[in-house]
Amino acid sequence: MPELPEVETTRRFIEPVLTGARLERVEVRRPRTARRNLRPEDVSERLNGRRVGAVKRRGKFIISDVEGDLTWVTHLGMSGRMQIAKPGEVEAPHTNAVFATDGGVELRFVDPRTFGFVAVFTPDEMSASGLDRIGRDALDDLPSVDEMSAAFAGRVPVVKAALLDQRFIAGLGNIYADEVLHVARIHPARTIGSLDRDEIGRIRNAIVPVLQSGVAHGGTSLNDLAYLLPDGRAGEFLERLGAYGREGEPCRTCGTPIERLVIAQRSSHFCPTCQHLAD
DNA sequence: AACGATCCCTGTTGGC
DNA sequence: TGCCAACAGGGATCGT
Repeated sequence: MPELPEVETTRRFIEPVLTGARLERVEVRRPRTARRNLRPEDVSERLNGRRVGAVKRRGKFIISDVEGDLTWVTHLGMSGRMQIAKPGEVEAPHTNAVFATDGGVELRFVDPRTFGFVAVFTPDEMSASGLDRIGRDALDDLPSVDEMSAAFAGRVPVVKAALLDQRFIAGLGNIYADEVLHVARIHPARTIGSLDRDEIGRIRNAIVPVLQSGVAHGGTSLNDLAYLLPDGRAGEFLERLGAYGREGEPCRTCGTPIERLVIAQRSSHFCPTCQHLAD
């Protein structure tokens, strides 16, 4: 599932293809993919013929500057990926949008479950979209322990839900939230108000190394359907996961079988020994 | 206001 | 073997 490391890996691949390039042909094949625009056809009409500037990322959003004061926003959702192809190459199923550049490259947005989207916003639309209210980036702009302590104080939600909430820290999804809590030795069902400063520090200090490791290995590819790198390769972080998807397998630290519980409406994987619930 | 629950979508998986 | 319900999940939205 695309989370920050998968999105950042994707961004690094498409940046050299897009930055400075002119979009010569933009097609949205599936209207739902452009649903964040008032008119789905705005995506192709606004991008066609325009030059792309910087390709940035915030949380799980890829945000590109486009000439004409436009912002091109891409979210991979849960099954989306960007594919770098040459015109004429056979298209993968569920190629929901195509962006052809003057560099002779086609960027293809493939997204079977259509939770992802592409959008092109004017400055006013960008403000109205709420995308600028997304939280601090988990990799580039992580809040300090003091800031996290202040934000967590007296709050009710379980820590797993808090880490998934993109309004505070943006970029963690279900896989990396489980990995962070495993490294930090915190049970996912702990309420954030119950965490002491040392525990919040352990969580805070696990986030960047876990995400950096994910980026270094090209992200996590769970199966054939899921995320692939833009060149078609699979990410290799799967084999390095310590908790996610390892139910029944031994904890790499203590050997206790990893357990799975549904917490905050998401399957959560943890070591009952390293991540005990009681203090 | 805060927070939990529900929905969207479709390929894959597991049970019978 | 074949069928079908359950499952996966990010984020918007709804209800309490």
